[in-house]
Amino acid sequence: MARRPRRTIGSLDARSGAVLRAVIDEYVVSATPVSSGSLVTHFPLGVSSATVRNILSDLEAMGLLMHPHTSAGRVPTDAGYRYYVQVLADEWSLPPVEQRMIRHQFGQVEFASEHWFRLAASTLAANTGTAGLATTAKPRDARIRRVDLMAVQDRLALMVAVFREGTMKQVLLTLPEQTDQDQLNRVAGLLNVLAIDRTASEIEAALADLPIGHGASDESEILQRIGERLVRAMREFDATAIDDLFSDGLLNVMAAPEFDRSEKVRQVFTALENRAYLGSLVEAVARAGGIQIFIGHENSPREMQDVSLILAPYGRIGRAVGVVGVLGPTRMPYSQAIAAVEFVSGLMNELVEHLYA
Amino acid sequence: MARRPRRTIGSLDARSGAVLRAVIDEYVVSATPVSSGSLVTHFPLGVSSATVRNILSDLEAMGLLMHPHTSAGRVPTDAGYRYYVQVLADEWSLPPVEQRMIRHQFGQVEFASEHWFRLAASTLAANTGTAGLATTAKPRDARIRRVDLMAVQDRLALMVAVFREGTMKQVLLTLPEQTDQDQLNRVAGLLNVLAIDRTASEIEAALADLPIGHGASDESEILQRIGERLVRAMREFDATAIDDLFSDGLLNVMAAPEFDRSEKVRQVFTALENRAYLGSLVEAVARAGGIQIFIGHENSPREMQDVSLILAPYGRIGRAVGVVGVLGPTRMPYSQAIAAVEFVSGLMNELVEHLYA
DNA sequence: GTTAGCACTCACCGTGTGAGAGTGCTAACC
DNA sequence: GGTTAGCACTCTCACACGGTGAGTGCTAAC
Repeated sequence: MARRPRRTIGSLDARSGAVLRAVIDEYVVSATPVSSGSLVTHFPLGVSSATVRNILSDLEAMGLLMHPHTSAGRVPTDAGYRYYVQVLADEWSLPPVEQRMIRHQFGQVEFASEHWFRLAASTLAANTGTAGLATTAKPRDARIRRVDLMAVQDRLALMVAVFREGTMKQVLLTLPEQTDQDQLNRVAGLLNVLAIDRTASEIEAALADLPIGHGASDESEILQRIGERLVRAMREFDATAIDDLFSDGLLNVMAAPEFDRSEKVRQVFTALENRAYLGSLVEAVARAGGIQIFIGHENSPREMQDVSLILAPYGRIGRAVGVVGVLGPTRMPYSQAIAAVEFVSGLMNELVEHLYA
Repeated sequence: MARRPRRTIGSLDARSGAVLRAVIDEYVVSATPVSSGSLVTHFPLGVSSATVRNILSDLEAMGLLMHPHTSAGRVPTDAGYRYYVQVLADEWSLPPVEQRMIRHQFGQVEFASEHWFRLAASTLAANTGTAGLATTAKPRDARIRRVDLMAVQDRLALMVAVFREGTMKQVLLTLPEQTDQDQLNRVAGLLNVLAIDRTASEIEAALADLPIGHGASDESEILQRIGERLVRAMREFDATAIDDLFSDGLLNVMAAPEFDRSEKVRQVFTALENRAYLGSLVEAVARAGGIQIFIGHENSPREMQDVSLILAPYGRIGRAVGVVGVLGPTRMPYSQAIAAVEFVSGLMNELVEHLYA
């Protein structure tokens, strides 16, 4: 079919590359199939539309473009986008004005609070026209820095566990009998001795070593009980890849013409609500330690094969790590989005380092 | 136009009422205009379609029904729904099997935790086919039960404020200089003396009365600073009607045929993200102390005039109050939804009372 | 007051047609 | 050999058209 010799994707000549880039750049804004004619008028390719047609035909044969129907223009395939982000994408960066504004906004907001993550998500959403995502930073195996117990009501107490990495978790406890704050303070003292600097498994072992019942104080049973609850909470915390996920601009994605029919967007929403896949991506990104891009069919779940994700980790490698990124249709302004994600994750790194320095 | 004397809406005769109810009951499931013919075949009205047409015409003249176009059936207006919920709605209640299942589920989940509210929202969503909503319980003017300070990093501390009503709030503090846990404990002790059982304003006054600087310990400055931060956090907390909002089943609403075109559903989403209106409703419901229904145009924001809300308070009146409810298209199964909302709010009341008894 | 009958209205659907966009191919050109 | 103009061909899209059917409103009889 192809009139020219097939080329491997790795070695696209300069002109073909320019055409592919032009197709993607135009398609990203127009959302309609791109014709040879509009390419020669909108881009300085230096050749006629007939030549462009030949090139387009080659790119299609390579699987980088596709054809909705005979008399329509070309649309990039996932492979086309992949080539684009790896080889063709312009180096882009946020305008300095934007950068200053974002820095300022982050400075205004309480460090590492909920607002911080909301701000990260909304910044990304606003700067890319897609949905912004941000997860809280989470350690791999949490270690206790301090545990505190507070009486809330007669038989109700609040346990606050602060982890060494700066995150925290709270658990509401129902106690077998009325327990006052003094008792709780004593229990908390014992619990801290057991738990500080330890992981869930280590605390569990320490609890098992305690003398049970005989001779021990009245508090040892409560300690045992609360200790187990702490271990359970830590286990749950360790097991989830995503502690908390903030998102903004899902409406941007809904508004995209490819999601006009609500079916597809519903799929994406349900996929986001089910954290399993997203959690696996977050783990992969945290492990890789750098920005990662997942385009269309590169996402294994069916319902996410019409979207792309750009994710970058932030935090202290080996300690608590979180992820920020964007989610949008595969037809996404990749250059800008990559720049925005890199900037925000870099900024968050900076702030974290600065604070913990 | 109307051939019969106009009746005031308050005094609909039995037969007209039955027809209106039939129209609504059918429209709620079919989502298409209801014709006189289908009414007489689906409902035992005991009259012919011609008579039904006369009645429909009257109901339309009263503003309870409307006509998309000449040769289409009738569709209820907001006023029609309003009449329905106030006069015509069947007494409905959740089937006992459902009730037991829901009770069981609530028993499984940690009391008043995030999961609890998620469960409330998802239960309502599942039982009504609309979106379920649940806010956490929030006091009007929070009073401190206990404040605790925990060192997180060198100059970073976590303040946990537990309010008398059982809710809590956490604040991350950046301190002017390195402060160890012992110091923090002393400050927390002083702070508790100042703050316990007090509102934001009372704490502020108590702080003002403190001797500043001269002769006071090293901690008095930190105390002052942290105290101010506490007051600020309490003020913020008091000022927001909705502390935390959980929702589930927004996809149900999106899937409704009236929201096929994404525009309307977008409006609703943006309205939900902007908490201002929702907050005002929550306050109104908490004040009224009972279930409240807001139908279509009864909602003042333009973008929410295509949806209805059914909200009920739960909690301890005069103490912490939260709201549960549903949000759906005006074409909503009101009887079921009202029953579900009443059941869930009742259940939550029960559990709260039982626990605090 | 109720009902059968009927004319009338109007959305909906399938069809057909014309216009326009864009391709692929061929043949000429450099 | 690569490039380009020209042209036939294909296919979507928009619009108009007419038939169909659902459903009403009215009238006259019961």
